[in-house]
Amino acid sequence: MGILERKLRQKEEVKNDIICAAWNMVKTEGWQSLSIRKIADAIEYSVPVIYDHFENKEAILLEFAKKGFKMLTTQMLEAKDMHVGNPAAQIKAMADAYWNFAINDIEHYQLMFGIGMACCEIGKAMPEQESFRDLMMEPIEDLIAKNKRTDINSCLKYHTFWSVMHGLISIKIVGTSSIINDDELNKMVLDDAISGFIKNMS
Amino acid sequence: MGILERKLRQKEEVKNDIICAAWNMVKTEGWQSLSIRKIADAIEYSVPVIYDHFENKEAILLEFAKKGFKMLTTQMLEAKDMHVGNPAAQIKAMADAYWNFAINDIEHYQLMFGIGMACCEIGKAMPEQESFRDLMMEPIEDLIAKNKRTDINSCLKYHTFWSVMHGLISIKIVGTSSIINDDELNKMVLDDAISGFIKNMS
DNA sequence: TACTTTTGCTAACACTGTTAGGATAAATAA
DNA sequence: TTATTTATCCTAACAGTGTTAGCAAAAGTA
Repeated sequence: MGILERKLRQKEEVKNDIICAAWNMVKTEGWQSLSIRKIADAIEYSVPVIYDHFENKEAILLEFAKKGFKMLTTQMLEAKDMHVGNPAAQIKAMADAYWNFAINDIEHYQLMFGIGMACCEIGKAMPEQESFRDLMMEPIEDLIAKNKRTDINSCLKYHTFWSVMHGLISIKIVGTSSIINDDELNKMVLDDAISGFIKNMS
Repeated sequence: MGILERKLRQKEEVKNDIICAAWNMVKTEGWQSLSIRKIADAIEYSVPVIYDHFENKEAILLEFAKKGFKMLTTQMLEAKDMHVGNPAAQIKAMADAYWNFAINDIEHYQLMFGIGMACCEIGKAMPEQESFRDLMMEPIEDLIAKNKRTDINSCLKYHTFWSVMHGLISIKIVGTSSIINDDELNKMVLDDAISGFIKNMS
């Protein structure tokens, strides 16, 4: 009896509709104006149906946050794989990938790190965040090993790297001033910071 | 007739009560649970009275954001004045001041840069923000001049500095993981990043 | 056909920011 | 002192928000 399977498939479809509707709203109107009632309207179901698929609103946000971390990790892994054996180039490429992800997918990035919005407890998205850290730490450790700099703490360097990246992006996202939104300058800052970061490890 | 003056004074007192009540709530329960109704309850007035003193909720937030920028600027100016003639030491001291302000006054910092909350349009707090930039740019320009590095763009370096600082802090504030909240490591990252930043300008 | 389960709705609860309109108190004018 | 105006302040509502209890109808099973 494939009835059960059809039902499961249909249920999954509704869940997918919820996610799609939510994402469309976020993309056009921002996280601020995402509401359960509007989602229900968009999928042409009543409000409680949404609670059959998600425990609460936060669970919907968490879904997007997890997806965001996966996308970021994938894109950074791609960048890394293009420069095997050259950790410095890997770091540079991964910084660019990070930057591009954040700029092209501001809504995901905003949610993942709670920029200008009440974010879900991103601690719950931790597994995804950890794989990002592991990925980023590898070329840093490689570079340290390559330069025989046993005095350098890789964990510390990873945090520094992340801080520059995240600071630059979140200032850009939250800021409205013309200076801050000069993407050419921002790219220069990024390049300068990362090249300085690499130089300090050689 | 001092009646008018007394009335103005009393009105100012109520406004002050609103600010105090709001701040107490934020300090004990966070920005998330600050509401007009709770403020009204705390000051023992009805809700609309608050709208006699503030146009809306955002105006209350803006008040705190401005105050935050003033406090930050004051504390950084103090740090700067303790190392006149030594731009590198000034930068280091100002970084520490920035860090200390953010850590001891998380609520102000959160609001000023919209970390984990829907912030007011901080563009409106711009005058206060500009004086912060001017203050921070001076020692950077001094250091560049001192080291005769005419190839270095001070504006770019200022952004780099700010990005590291802000990134480090906002990751710490939004994060819940144990690693991220290891203040000793964070301080090490800060020191390392700033010393690298200074080294790159010599 | 009768019973059970699933599905999805209406309507409510407890909140939020914001405002219209009226009542009371205070200051001024007759 | 009384009447009138003005400032003060509150009640009650509007339009939202997330969330859930409870019921009606549809679908599947005995």
